[in-house]
Amino acid sequence: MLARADALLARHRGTGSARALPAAAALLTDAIDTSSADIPTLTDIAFAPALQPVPAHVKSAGAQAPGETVVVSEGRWASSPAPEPAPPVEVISRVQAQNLEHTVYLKLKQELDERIAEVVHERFMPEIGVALDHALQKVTHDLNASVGALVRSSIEETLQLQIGKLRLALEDEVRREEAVAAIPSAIIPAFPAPQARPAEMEIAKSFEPAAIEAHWYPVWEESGFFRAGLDESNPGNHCILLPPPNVTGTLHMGHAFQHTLMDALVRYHRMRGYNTLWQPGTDHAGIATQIVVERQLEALGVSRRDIGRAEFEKRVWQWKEASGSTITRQMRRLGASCDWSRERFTMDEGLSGVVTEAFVRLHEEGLIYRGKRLVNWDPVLQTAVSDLEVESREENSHLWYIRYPLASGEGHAIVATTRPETMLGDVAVAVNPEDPAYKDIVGSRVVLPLCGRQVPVIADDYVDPEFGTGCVKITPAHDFNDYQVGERHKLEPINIFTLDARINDNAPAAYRGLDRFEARARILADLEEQGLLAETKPHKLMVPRCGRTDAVVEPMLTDQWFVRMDSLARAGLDAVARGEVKFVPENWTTTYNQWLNNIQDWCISRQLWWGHRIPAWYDGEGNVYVARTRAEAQAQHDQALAECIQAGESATATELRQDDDVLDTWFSSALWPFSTLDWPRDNPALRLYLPSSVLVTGFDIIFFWVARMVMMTLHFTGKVPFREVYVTGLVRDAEGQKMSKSKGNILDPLDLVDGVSVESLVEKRTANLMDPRQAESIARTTRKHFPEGIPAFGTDALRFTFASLASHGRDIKFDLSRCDGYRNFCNKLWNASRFVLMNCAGRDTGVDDSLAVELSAADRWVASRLHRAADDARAAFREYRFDNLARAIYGLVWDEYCDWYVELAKVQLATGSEAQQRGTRRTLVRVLEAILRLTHPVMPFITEELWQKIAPLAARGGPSIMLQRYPETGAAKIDEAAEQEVDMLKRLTTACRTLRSEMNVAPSQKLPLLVQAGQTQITPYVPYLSALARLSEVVVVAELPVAEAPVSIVGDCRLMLKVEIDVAAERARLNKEKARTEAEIGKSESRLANPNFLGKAPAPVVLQETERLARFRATLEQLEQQLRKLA
RNA sequence: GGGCGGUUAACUCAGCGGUAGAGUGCUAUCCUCACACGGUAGAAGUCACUGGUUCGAUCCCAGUACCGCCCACCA
Repeated sequence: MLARADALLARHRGTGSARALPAAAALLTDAIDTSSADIPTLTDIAFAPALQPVPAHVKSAGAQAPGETVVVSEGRWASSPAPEPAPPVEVISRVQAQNLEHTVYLKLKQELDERIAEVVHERFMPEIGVALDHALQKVTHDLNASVGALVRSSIEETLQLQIGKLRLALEDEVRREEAVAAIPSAIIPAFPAPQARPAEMEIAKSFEPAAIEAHWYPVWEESGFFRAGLDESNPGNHCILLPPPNVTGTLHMGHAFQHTLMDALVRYHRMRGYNTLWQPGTDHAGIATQIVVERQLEALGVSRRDIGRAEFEKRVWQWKEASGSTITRQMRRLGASCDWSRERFTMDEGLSGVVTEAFVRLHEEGLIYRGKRLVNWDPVLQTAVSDLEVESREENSHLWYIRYPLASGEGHAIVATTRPETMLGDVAVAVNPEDPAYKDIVGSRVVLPLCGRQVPVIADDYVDPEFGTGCVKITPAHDFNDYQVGERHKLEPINIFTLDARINDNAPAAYRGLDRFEARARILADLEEQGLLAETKPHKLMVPRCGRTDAVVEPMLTDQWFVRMDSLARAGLDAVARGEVKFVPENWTTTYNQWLNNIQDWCISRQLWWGHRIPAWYDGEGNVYVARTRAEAQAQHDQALAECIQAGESATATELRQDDDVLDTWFSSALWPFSTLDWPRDNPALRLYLPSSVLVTGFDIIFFWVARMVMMTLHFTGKVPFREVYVTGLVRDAEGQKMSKSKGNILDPLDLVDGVSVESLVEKRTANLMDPRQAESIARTTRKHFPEGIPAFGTDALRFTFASLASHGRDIKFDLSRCDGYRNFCNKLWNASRFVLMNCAGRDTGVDDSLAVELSAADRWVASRLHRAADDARAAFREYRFDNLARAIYGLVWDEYCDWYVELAKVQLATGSEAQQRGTRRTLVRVLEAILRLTHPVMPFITEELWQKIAPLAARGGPSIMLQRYPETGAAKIDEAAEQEVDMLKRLTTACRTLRSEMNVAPSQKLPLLVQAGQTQITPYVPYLSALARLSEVVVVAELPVAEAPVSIVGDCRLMLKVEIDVAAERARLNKEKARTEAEIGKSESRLANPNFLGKAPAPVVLQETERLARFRATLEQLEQQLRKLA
């Protein structure tokens, strides 16, 4: 039993390996199932005869918070789960029989609490039971007074707590077990169990992404392809910091979008041979995470204060362990090529060390200070929050006009206020010095209603005579503006609120203990009754609420830690002004500058339990010692003490107590660019990857994070954290609404990858709503928008969609139909590859250079187009224009390679010479192979799968496409002549097809074509034209016959399709064409007739216009000729 | 109050001084041996409005209207 217990304890201390969990959990369950018989009752314990001495470590349990579960094992402390014991009714009654004095009772209670907690685990640790017995025995022996009903309830309370905690522990255990069971292995936790992939060379008729994704990601990761490049001789390096998501969070559309872009950038630079690092990690997200865990506790009827700080922290860590990998698993599903071996967590030992180091240094430099200031206070969480975490919303309220009688007894001043309850803390009434209405009363005193205090009437510019009555009450302790007025006039603030925003003892007795909202109602009623409420007007005002809890934020005078911002902000502004950090799009620079120019000191302390504890210690006299460790603080204290004694002052040594507060989450985030690179230790990664290349993020955290990283990184390392900041738009729903849980319009990116039924979608959207009443309407709109649920698009299609939507300076309305289109695109690429494999696998693809290869204009054309696309792609990456990247790829693959080249290649393969066929296969294969490399950064999975099959045909190959070079650009490969030739062919083909279509010729019917060519050499086009336009023959004639057949004009060629026509219809068609041409001619002529145009427009523009006119005129003539023939 | 965006085809968006483009949708037609998640052809726009600059404005400038966001905030 002991061994089992130790195993459990070891795990709870975090020393057990993840793999050991299921086994240990099984042990626990086992123990619970079978061992209820050997759980001792309290009776057994309290009156057991054992009399062994209490071990020293058991005594120290008194330092634990009441109700803390404590287990002793080998001198170490750890909380532990255990089953629920039966309530010890007999014990209570027997103890009750005793008589006990109050102080003694307290001592007993405390000890009992501890003992009861221990007893619960007694079956693991018999010796504890023994120690406990002894303690109880001793207590019983010492006491001869009885314990009253108080004791009974106290014991019951303790037991309840214990029971609650045990239930928690058990549930947690089960959850963890499930979570672990769901993870097949540590390295590939992200994908469903791999399905069988199609065998080599066999290729499915359509693209099925799931198996391919599940296969390739683990291969890449296990092969170490994501690892940071650390070659210091490599001149190129590219680093992206992952904005660390909340460790307990899940991936949302915004993440998926940004991660897609980051991954594309990293893969692109990796393929270009750069040293690359995509630094992943997660954030402990202080408030957010604490709230989640508190809610869990709440559901079980326990508060964090009940279980104590240490236990609470442990629970958060457990929650982190259990859910912390969710988001990284999801990232893997999206193909993120982060260097997972470098994954960091802001509360890691290393990063925590950096946090302490940074804090201490800033403090030493005088940039961190502690002081009593008015801060934004969340009375629900009971912590300070920073300005940025406060979100103001307009709400309907009232403006109340209150009479303040003059102390002289004659008349009164009327103040207008939106917060009457704060009047209890008024210290003055203020008017504008220029306001004639109040000139006389400045300097006199008024009587504060309900309080009876007299306060002065002061004059201050802050008061706007036009608003309200032009007379303002001044409450420095509860309003930021009033605080400043108070400082100017040396008025002592009167705080009237407790930390949970109830009226405190500084206020008249009648209001004490009232909640601020109750107090408002009571005060208004009382004022009304006394005839002091002059007027009530409806009024809209901005109510500040906490971004996390939605509680109305209260300005509160408290002791807090601050970072002095002026010098840091100036450095941050300078770095951007010098261009060391660039924003893309540029206009975000303005936002950044504006914020830094108006910045206030940053309140970094939070009265929370989850976060980096502030490295400051206090002695008994309240002196503060900021130090890296307790020992260092102790040394400072000792020295100060010695100095005092030396100076002949009296001083006593006291035990140091660490500051209870933790740091704002964003403090550690601000250090992310160098803390993740193991600063301050010099190492290759730090040398190579600071500054990083680009930060990809949304504008919403420019203030929270971007600006602070710039300031901190500059301060500590002298370098900027990143050279560019690419600010993406926000992903919104199809109606342009921000996606949020409460709106019920969230989409899980993985649902787009895997597909989801409408039922599960509704379930997901309506689960755990803050306001369950919304469930019905959310369900309704969801069913309306997704009547069929969402089909599986696959990761590549989703990524391509994100890329195509990533234009600059615009939010993204996420439109599912785009996914549809790009899923189809994947299929197109897949089938083009299938075609190439069918025609080239096992055939001569021109790998052997000694054999003759003949390349047609079509072959040269497609190669030329490929190089243009590669140019465009590189430009797109350079400018972060992923939409352009997507367009370039899409157009190349679909419009050029598939629609034209593959069709032309079919002709060449069917009719060409051996050398031509060889050239065709070579081109088919090589261009496709390059297309795959070109596309890989955006669509990693499908390109890898296809490349593995295609590359060998192009005499390439390797373990992965991601290690191949990105296609090179090269003006040499641009072939203008071939492009013109194919362009002509395309126009001829389209003209024929249009004629066919307009004449309603069945696709299966082949027709002869007569061509009257001008200068154009038509012969080379004939085979292609015949196939593409389904012609039975092409006859070149000197003059088209006078026949009743449709004619089309392309350049200097006239095409006649030999088909019987309706003369009237054909005339109508030609007339329509003629009208269009004449309109163009008209526009062109008037332009060219304008002397100003001829005189001022640049020559090439004039030339272009002249040529255009000539072309139209030629066409017009042909059309007229044809019309005459039909006459 | 200060600042930043947006307004282009039915929808979602590119273009940003010189012939209005894409995807989706729509119409017609075709299961032609890579692909019906497809082929072919087609219809569809006074580029919000008003002025200005210019030989020329969807594009530049100014203003108006509407939509959206950020910051600050008058009690």
